[in-house]
Amino acid sequence: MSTTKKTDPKKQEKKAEGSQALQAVKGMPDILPKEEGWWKSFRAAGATVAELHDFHRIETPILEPAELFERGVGAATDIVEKQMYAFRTKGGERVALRPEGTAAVMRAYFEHHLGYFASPLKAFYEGPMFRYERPQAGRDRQFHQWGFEIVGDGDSVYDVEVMLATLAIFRELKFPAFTVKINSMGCKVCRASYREKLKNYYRAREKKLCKDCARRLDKNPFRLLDCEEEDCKALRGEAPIILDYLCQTCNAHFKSVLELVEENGIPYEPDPFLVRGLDYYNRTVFEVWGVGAPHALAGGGRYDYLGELIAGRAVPAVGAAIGMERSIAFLKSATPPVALSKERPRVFFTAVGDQAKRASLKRMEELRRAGVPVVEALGKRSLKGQLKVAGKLKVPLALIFGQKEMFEGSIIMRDMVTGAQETVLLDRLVEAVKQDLKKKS
RNA sequence: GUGCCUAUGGUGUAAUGGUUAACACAGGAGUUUGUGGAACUCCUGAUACGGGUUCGAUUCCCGUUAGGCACCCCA
Repeated sequence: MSTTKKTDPKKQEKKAEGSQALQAVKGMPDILPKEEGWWKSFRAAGATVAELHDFHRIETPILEPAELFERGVGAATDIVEKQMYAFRTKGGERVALRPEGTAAVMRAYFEHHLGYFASPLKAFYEGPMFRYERPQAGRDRQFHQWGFEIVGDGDSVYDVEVMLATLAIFRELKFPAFTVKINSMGCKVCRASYREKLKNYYRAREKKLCKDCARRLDKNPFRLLDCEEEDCKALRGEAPIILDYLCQTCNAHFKSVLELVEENGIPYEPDPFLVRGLDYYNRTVFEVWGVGAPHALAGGGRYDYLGELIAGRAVPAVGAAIGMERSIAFLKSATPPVALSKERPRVFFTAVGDQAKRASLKRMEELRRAGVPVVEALGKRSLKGQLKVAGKLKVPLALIFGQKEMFEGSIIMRDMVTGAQETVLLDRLVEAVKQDLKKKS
């Protein structure tokens, strides 16, 4: 029996309140204010790229019919089978938190006849996705993706356009180094025949396979290609690769994609073992890897069959999604750290004395209405304390408003770098501040 | 979902089966009445949660929770 513990007044107090501290749901992290800069930069880069490439925002709900993903992504895929947040609503509908964005875009495409408005449709989306997995670095249960989709055209130029848009975001963010892994998964016809070839190859060598591979040989033979076990790796060397089994049209498409990739100076490496975990992909598949990053930062490919799966109508389409958390983590880990766009200069407002403090809200509001970001620490009594905060925040210009100034109808402008001060009339404040900040930016 | 590892103030670390759990940074107050960055003083603040072993647990054991790593999978 722990007597000290139970008589500890502090602990008893905590217990008495009966409030167990609540935590965020596992794998669903808070994104805190200190992260704002990174996310802002990412979104700004995305918006710029979207505009330059003529992609337009589409926002679909976080909740969709569970069936959308079962049909689209594939009921047998891990994403749907094991990782999907699916549940029934009070009304009995089976819905799911979206595990990815593409299927919903296609759903909207059919539902709103978006094909009539543009051919092809070029859309982008951004938002949280949900997968029930064991959290790990770079893998959360709620995470954010930025995606580009081009729906309605099967031309290989669009495969590459999607890659270019994706990479443009990375370039805009000044990513240190990245490379694109590319492969083709063929079409229904040639993929199926390759699958058989692959199965036959491995079945003949089944005894040498690791336990996992033996198990997934029938269900998902493509996966054997990226097994890390030594024996399996050795077998891979002799294994048939899909490129040798592509049908003529798939082969021509792939060749064309590679040529365009080359011509556009995209850093790439063909990877015959690249396979994607979603059923709807065909032909081009690719992943963007930050050099030295532990995971792919973005992934995508062509999905000409998705329309058929969810709406019974084949519409060629291609897309990619960027993992935002992963990309931001990679940016942070880059050495030297990537400098992001700097904030526009702000002004720090200090007030001394109750009357001045009361009057200062109005003054700050004037500045803000004129488009000047204003920072303050009015909760602190002393001017010293307030200026200390200004210094810490590296605000270039401080305003000092005390009793004296209030009665004079003036205010002091202090340059926080040089320490130079000048007194201006309140009537001229907005103008003077704007002018000064302009000089400083 | 499986296996392994981890858990001390806001952050980064220290220590111990036994007085009051230490240090740095951050935060707060102050060092002449209205002027930041330095220095100094003081203050706030922690053994994740729940059990067990023990005279005594922050330390040892178990469970839970969270995080990390690998698998699985993927952005």
